[in-house]
Amino acid sequence: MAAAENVATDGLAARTAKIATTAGVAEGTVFTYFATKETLFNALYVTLKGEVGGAMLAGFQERESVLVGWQKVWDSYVEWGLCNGIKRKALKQLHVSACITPDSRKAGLRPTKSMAATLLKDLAASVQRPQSPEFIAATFEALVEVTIDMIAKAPAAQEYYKREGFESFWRAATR
Amino acid sequence: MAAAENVATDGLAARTAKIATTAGVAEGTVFTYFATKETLFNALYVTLKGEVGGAMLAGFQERESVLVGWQKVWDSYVEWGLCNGIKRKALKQLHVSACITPDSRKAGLRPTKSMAATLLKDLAASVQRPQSPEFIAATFEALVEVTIDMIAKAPAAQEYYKREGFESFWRAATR
Amino acid sequence: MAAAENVATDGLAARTAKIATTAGVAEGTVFTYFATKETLFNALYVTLKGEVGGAMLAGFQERESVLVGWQKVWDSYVEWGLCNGIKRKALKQLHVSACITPDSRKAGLRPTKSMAATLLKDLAASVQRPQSPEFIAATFEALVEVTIDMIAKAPAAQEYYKREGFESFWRAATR
Amino acid sequence: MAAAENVATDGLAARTAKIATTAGVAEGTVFTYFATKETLFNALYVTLKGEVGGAMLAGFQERESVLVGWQKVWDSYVEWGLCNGIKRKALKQLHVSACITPDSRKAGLRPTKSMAATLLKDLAASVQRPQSPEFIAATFEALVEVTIDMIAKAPAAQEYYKREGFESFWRAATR
DNA sequence: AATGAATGAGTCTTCATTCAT
DNA sequence: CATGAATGAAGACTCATTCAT
Repeated sequence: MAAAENVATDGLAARTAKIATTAGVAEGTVFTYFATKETLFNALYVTLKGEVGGAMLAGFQERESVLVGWQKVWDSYVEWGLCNGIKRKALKQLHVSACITPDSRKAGLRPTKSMAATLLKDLAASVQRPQSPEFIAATFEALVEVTIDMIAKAPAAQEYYKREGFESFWRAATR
Repeated sequence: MAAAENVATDGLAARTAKIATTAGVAEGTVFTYFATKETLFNALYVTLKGEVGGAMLAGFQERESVLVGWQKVWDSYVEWGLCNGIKRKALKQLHVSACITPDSRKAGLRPTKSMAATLLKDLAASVQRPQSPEFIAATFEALVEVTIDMIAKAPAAQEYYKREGFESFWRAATR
Repeated sequence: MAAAENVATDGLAARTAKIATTAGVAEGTVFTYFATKETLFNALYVTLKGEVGGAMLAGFQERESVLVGWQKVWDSYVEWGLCNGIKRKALKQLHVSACITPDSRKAGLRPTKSMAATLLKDLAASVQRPQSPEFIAATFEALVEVTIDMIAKAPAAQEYYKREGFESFWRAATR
Repeated sequence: MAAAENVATDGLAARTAKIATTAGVAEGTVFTYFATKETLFNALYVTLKGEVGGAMLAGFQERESVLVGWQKVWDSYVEWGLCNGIKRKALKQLHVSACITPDSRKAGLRPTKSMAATLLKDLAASVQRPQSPEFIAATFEALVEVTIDMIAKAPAAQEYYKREGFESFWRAATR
């Protein structure tokens, strides 16, 4: 969605008129599709979550083992983030925003729900004294984001950080 | 600063009139102290960064070894975060906001600059093949935040997550 | 333009909300057409200058001789001033105001530029030791304004002052 | 009065805080002497009118004949205007302003009232078919102002315009 | 009498939203 | 359905004025 660009730059303050222009439609047309600006933002949030989720799922299909599954998903996330800087920035803004409803947050998780369950179950089965799934999931997300930020600042070190980042996560998660 | 409360709830959309009321002064009085709303937010950002920084520094004084130094700082951060939920939320909002200037961001780091340098140097000296300081610092911050979020959701598990979180970080950082 | 009424009464202090009401539109609509209040005032200035200029030009077309040319222009100015008391007052306020840009002032002179040149050239050609054109032009304007003020205070004496005023100007200008 | 400077620059929009600073006193002190901003402006108006009036009166004392009387007054006005550009500009702004009360306008004329009466009576006595005193007075004022403006733009031509201006006025007024 | 911080009414301007075309 | 001019509620900011010191 074209709105991502504006949200990335201006956050919630992105003006509907500008969003409309970016999307190549007239000012009023936005409201043919979204009742309010908040509706638009919620839809954008769910869409973007769907995009990252889709990328991760694609990587997830190719898994061969537990560790490789996590790694494929990690790599897919990192690559999506690097190729979609603007969308990622928009998503970050939306994520902290109060205007995203609980329903949208739940909807945002839906695409990856079963994948996440599988990954976490498999991980728990393969380590001793596993940590709580929520904690692992949150750790995963936090560290991928850190990794993408590092690579964004030093693109030459992409492969290094992608690997290093994942290994850090794996150590953190598996003890 | 009283504005934290409003920023925590409403982000950048916090109304100056409301901030004034919260602070117990008249609407116009806000502008006796801050030229613009953005100035106020930048000042708030630096102040809050100073608070977390101060808390961490206090812990840092008590260190005995490298590991214990990191742990004291970790614990201080977590405790500050738990005791200052509103300020922490405000800080999160400000951190992602475009209205915080590079100068303010730099000023925000100032209080902990030398502590951070010491911690990172000591860590690098005590492990083999240390990771980049930036990566370690970012990992630290990301994982404390995750930890605080976990505890906020399950206060009973405070001690568990505080320990578990730090150990995750330590494994991630030390390889 | 409807704003003239408000400017005549309140000068630069005329409130945009009131101007909008006078114009029969909503408060915000003003800013669809003029980016700022100052833009509006500048546009009003140029428009009003155009109106007086147009009136003078109409009189100028009917000239037969140098003296009659000046007289027709004088009469047109006086009549416009008498019929458009409010616009004239607004113009006076705008004229002394610091918010009218040099560009607008230049634009205000444009409509009468060539007429003024012709009148001044013809006058210079028909008298001995002519005075400087700027001085004559300024004298003209000053004395028409005095004349209009006199007539406004004593409407019965309109014809008397219109004639008397012009003759005073003519004596002043021709020596 | 120090306020003249601010009024010259900013007109009625001159801020009381700035006026206070210019006058070298504290913000609130202004209101020890003037109940309101309008009161201050009215007082300033009367004071400034008194100053020009005083200058003209000084010239008036030295008169020897009717014509010379007018000329001395003219010269005094022109010189005051040239030496007091800022005060003159302030006076112009105040003159067109709606906040100057009829009382203040009357008070402004007081110092020169009897002088004006004498000059006008003498003029009327020495010419045939004299014009109305109001018209002559207004013509005088309008043309001195034009003259001062001309000299301000071309200071080298001071003596020329002072003479030329007065002669224009004299021709205009005496027919 | 002087100060200047505090006040809050007032104003410009923005922008999500509507609706006639 | 699309358009974009018009709307008007909302909000940041200004500044004359007050008043405790």
